[in-house]
Amino acid sequence: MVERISDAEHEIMEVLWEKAPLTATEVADRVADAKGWSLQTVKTLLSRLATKAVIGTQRDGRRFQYSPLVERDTYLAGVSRKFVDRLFGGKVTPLVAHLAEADELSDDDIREIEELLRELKG
Amino acid sequence: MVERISDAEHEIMEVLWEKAPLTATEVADRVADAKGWSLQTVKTLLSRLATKAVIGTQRDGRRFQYSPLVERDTYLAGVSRKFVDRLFGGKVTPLVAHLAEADELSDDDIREIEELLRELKG
DNA sequence: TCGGAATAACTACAGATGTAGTCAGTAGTG
DNA sequence: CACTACTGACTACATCTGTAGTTATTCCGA
Repeated sequence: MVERISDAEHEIMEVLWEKAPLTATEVADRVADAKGWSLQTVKTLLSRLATKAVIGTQRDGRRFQYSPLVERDTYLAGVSRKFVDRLFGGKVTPLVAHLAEADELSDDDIREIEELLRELKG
Repeated sequence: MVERISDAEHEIMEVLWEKAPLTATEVADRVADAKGWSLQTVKTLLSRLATKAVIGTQRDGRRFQYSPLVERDTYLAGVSRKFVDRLFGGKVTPLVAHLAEADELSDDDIREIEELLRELKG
């Protein structure tokens, strides 16, 4: 079971999933544009993630290198499951139905998904 | 924009979406099995939801009747959007792809979704 | 070698959340 | 009419979250 990751923490994880290991400063640089957090904030988030054992640290002289200990797919699987369980009774079909009805699905999306399903069966 | 609804609050909303209006005691009875919350807890959650204007109250003698002010579909739409945006870059196809790869989709699910998509195009 | 810059560790603090307890008023019952 | 039980209103409190500030140490450059 992967510990709960908050929104802000998730932002940090995305950075580390894209490239790792990184130092705190490097992570801060990479989220700076999007979120405008201070270096201190990023460090707090990193240390919270480390406490949760979602990322690992490796000493590199006076600083740390941070790397994910949980794969993005594993995390996504957990979160998606919770989401579908909570809101759609655990069934994916109602989710797709909902997205479709809410006009979240373009014609292109529909075609893409059909293609995907075809491959799944093949 | 619908105010953020917490997990516990959402549980209450599901009850009210299923049947409304209900008094606090009635809501408490209906969540009792699932969650085992005290009546006080349910009342707190109801009042927080009322403050957020997600549910409305109607006096009925010395007590209140509570009803949703936000439709389930509206709420689902908002939450689904946030979810897909945050985790799948706003694209539904990767979500479906992920669910499929993570074996969250049974053959029956796939057939159901294909059927659904056929209807959408029709 | 000395001082400034970088870095981790610790501390801070307000708002949200989960989970109630207490108080005061009111309505129905004997 | 007096009491008790139900009900809303207010209060409580630990934990999580977002967003830093402060401190102590250490390394590098002048």
